[in-house]
Amino acid sequence: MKAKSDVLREQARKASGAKKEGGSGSGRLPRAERRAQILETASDFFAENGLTGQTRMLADACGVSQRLLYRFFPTKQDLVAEVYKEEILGAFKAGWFVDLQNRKLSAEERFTQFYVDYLETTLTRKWLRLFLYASLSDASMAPDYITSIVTQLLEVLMREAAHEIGIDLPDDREVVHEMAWTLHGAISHYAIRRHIYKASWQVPETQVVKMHVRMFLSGLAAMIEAYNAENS
Amino acid sequence: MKAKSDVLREQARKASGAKKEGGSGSGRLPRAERRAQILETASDFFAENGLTGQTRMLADACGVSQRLLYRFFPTKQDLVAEVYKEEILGAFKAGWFVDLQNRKLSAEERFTQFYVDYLETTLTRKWLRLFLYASLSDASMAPDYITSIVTQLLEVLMREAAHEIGIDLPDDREVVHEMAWTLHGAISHYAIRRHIYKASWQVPETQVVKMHVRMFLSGLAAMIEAYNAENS
DNA sequence: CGTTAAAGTCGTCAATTGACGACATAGAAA
DNA sequence: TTTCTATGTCGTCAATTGACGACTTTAACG
Repeated sequence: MKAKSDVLREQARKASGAKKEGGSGSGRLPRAERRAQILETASDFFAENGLTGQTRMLADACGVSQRLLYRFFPTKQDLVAEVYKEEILGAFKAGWFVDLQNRKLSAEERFTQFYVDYLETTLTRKWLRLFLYASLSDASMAPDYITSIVTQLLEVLMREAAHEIGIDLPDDREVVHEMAWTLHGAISHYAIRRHIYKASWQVPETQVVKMHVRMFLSGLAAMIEAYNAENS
Repeated sequence: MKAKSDVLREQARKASGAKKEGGSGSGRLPRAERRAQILETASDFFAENGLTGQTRMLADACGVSQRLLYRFFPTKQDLVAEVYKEEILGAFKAGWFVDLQNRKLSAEERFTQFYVDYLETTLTRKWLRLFLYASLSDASMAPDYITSIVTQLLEVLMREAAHEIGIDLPDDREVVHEMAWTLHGAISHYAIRRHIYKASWQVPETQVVKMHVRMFLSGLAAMIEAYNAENS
């Protein structure tokens, strides 16, 4: 009888390494390439198995001995941290900020285009799972960077929306951010529903994005006016 | 030098068991009570440490020997499943559906009251962490029950909102659900931000809920009309 | 062909971890 | 007080798991 872990490790190997040659890794590689290949495999592996996934299974998925991992990363933590840096922090496009402020297009068009792209590029199954696993493990790995980027995004969204509608924003930036989260949070949660909760999704993605954007742009004025009325 | 795990286990004991007597559990208990106490402690424990948290540390948190856990639950999986059933599935109030349909109050009042309560009762740190850990681990433990409840909730929300505004809902139920998620998802994501991402929150909770509800009620008509226009 | 540094593997260690048999003890009933 | 059963603990086993020293293999270079 095989040990349980051996079976699992073979599954891991088949699941990823079974493309080149007979089945093993892919011959001998120069240091940088092997490192890149390990990181790529590791990002998928940790996304699926959590940050507590075992090094032996990861090694099998890479088609490589477990010992080799430690030739590149001194500890498992270092490997995980590197995956996080590459996959999580590297998933934002600078161009988004430019396109979002291109007033030749309507805000609705810009927001829709942005969120369709954002869903495809960043709010993927892999990104979300890694981000959630990292957020749940107390060791909050550098969330400041993401916080900073998202905050910028929220402010751009609100500035552009307010300009289009022709209304002034409240002075309290925290309130402005919270208003933008009305849109950004709803779409983020849509992605979580699809990728993490495995909800069935019949309605096409583009249509969903359009719904959210239109709802936001139609309701924003009323929301701001209500806020101003209560804080005058 | 102490082993690393011993230090951690003592922390676990202090963190929860340090209320009665000198420090140990709480004397000998009848079977049902001990079982309940273990489940209560376990829900906090797994919420904080993930479903992979170790039985020895949990036992210390309970102020009880590790062996005793296996007198109540044949395997760790059974224990986790029981925690999930109690904490996740038991967090919904039937009264919500009644109150949400009480048309003596405005929809805005009802929705606001409901979501303030929902945030306090269900979307807690503990509930969210357990739910996310369970959702991430492939073993999707009976998500059907939750799906069913939330779907009912979405339909009530849309029915009441449409009645208040005086507008007909689209026939496609999937689309109607997706529209309701605009509100429900945004508030769920607000809870995730606060409890999981540890975002700073300056704006008081009630105000946030009011913002979301008002945004939803103000934008709903436009969203439905846009949908009808595109699908005629 | 021979040398040699880098790439890669084998085997193992110590700590961890789920599970459980054997034993101890409190407290209610006789 | 004695008995007896449910409550509870001790110690241990086998599998797992991060880490690493010692060793082998490949291929670029002279």
